[in-house]
Amino acid sequence: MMFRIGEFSKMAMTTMKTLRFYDEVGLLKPEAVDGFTGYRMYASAQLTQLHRIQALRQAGLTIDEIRRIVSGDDATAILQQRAAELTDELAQMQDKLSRIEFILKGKQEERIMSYSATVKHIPEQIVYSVDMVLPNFDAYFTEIPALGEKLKSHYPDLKCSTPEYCFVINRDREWKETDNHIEFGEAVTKIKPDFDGIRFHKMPAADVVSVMHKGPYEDMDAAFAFAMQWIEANGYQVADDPRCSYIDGIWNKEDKADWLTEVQIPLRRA
Amino acid sequence: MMFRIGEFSKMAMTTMKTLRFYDEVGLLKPEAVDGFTGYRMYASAQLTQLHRIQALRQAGLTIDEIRRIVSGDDATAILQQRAAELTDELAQMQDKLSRIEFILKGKQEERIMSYSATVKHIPEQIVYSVDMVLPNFDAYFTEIPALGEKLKSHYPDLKCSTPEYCFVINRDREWKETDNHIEFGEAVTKIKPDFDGIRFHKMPAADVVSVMHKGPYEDMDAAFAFAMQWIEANGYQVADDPRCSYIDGIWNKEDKADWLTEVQIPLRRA
DNA sequence: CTTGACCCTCCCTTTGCGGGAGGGATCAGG
DNA sequence: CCTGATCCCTCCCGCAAAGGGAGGGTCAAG
Repeated sequence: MMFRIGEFSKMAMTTMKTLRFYDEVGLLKPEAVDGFTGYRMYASAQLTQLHRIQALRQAGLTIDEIRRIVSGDDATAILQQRAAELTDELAQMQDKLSRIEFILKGKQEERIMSYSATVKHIPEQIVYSVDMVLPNFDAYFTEIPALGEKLKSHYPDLKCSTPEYCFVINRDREWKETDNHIEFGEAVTKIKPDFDGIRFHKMPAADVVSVMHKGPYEDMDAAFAFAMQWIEANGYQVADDPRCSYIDGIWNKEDKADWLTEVQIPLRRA
Repeated sequence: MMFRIGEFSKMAMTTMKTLRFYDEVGLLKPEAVDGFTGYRMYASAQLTQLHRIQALRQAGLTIDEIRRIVSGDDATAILQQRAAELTDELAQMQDKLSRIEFILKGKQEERIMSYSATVKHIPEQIVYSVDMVLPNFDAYFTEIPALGEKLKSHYPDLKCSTPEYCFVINRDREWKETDNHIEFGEAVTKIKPDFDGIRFHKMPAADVVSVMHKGPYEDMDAAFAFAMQWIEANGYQVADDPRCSYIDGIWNKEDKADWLTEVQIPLRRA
């Protein structure tokens, strides 16, 4: 008793397209193929095979995994691996859902929440950095250029990485208006000997949440606040002191409203 | 201040491929393109746009959804719809995981559990059916052919559907060895008037779990047991009396070991 | 003989890029 | 001025698992 593809497809509740595809990829070959017409003929025993394939497909296995199982590979190992991958994907979906819900909540509560947050991995980098205590925001504009001069005269061949990565890490335990203890740093191409408080070292890789802040530095606490809320709402924890990376500022944009800064907070899974 | 694609890609931690792709699909066009060389030039302000795109991508939105959002469509509606779809996918993944775990558990406990289960949707069908009480299995082989004869003489033009769907629904509350109360039925192409206990009606569509049983009918309780365990382990509930659909049997296979029967149990989500 | 149902192969489409070929542009060093 | 070494460009193919359709051959009934 043999069936043509149409009838077999109805018996198995599968499309003909799928059956032809399984034939093509060698997952389920028809029992016989008419040499003249090319018609595929299926035997009822193949219903059992197809049923097994469908069971594994419904369990989320790929065609290739199923092929390996039906040809005798260790099914347990394959299933366990797939289960692990599914668990992983599950976690990712929950992460995505949590992010969407955070955005929706933000839209609902406030109109002008134009920040958005991404997670990124920052690789290890060679940097120099200096600890300093700054009395106010304006001190940035005097201290940092001065530091640049000092470096250039001491190491004339020192080169910054491209793209530039110029950052300030806030080393205060809590928010302060004045006398901020910060660490200023910049990514460079080579390690040099330390001198005069300037330390050359490798900054370890980190996963951070990144929030773009457009506008003057005085408003940046809103970006920090947003990032902190995001971290909490999406099941992360702060893993280290927050940092700012400067992209546009006084050095290339006149208008404070055009300044662009990236707030980065290292994080880990809660 | 403009950047070429390589530097911009490093700043944003995105690949050049992705940037070109976003250009192509109109999601993020470079600020300028050199008319002669074709080089894409990005402005730092585009970092903000890209960052927003990345935030939405990490939240699981498709390119098209993001394009609609950045071009001013109602973000809330799009986000809610995506959240709904993600929730749905989440449920599917959990379903798959549960199925894999069931298979693994089966492999661990017993070696010879060669059954597999699929869920399928059986559409509405026109059938005739008869209630009967059978003293034992062998009665099938006398009662059912007799019924076929009776039908053929009463309605000579009656045709069975292709593919055939010939089933027995177990109407007993519990498992019985003898005197089974069953409903025998077969799918046909047209509704006819009832006669002599034979009722023509539409059998409603149903979602069932399907298990293939190969071998004699006496062993079929193992297939039922497997299906019931599967239903419980995967978070479903039995929604109606179980049925068997006969595929291969005495009428086309001599050896009982070649008989093929499909056990179907209607189910619903627990 | 024709009609409709059935089946075949071949090719294109989907998502979000990644890989690589083949070729031009730019820049530093010799 | 020549030569690499990067950088960048535009095609084109590949992925997973089919779905859709074109163009054409086969089969059974009226």
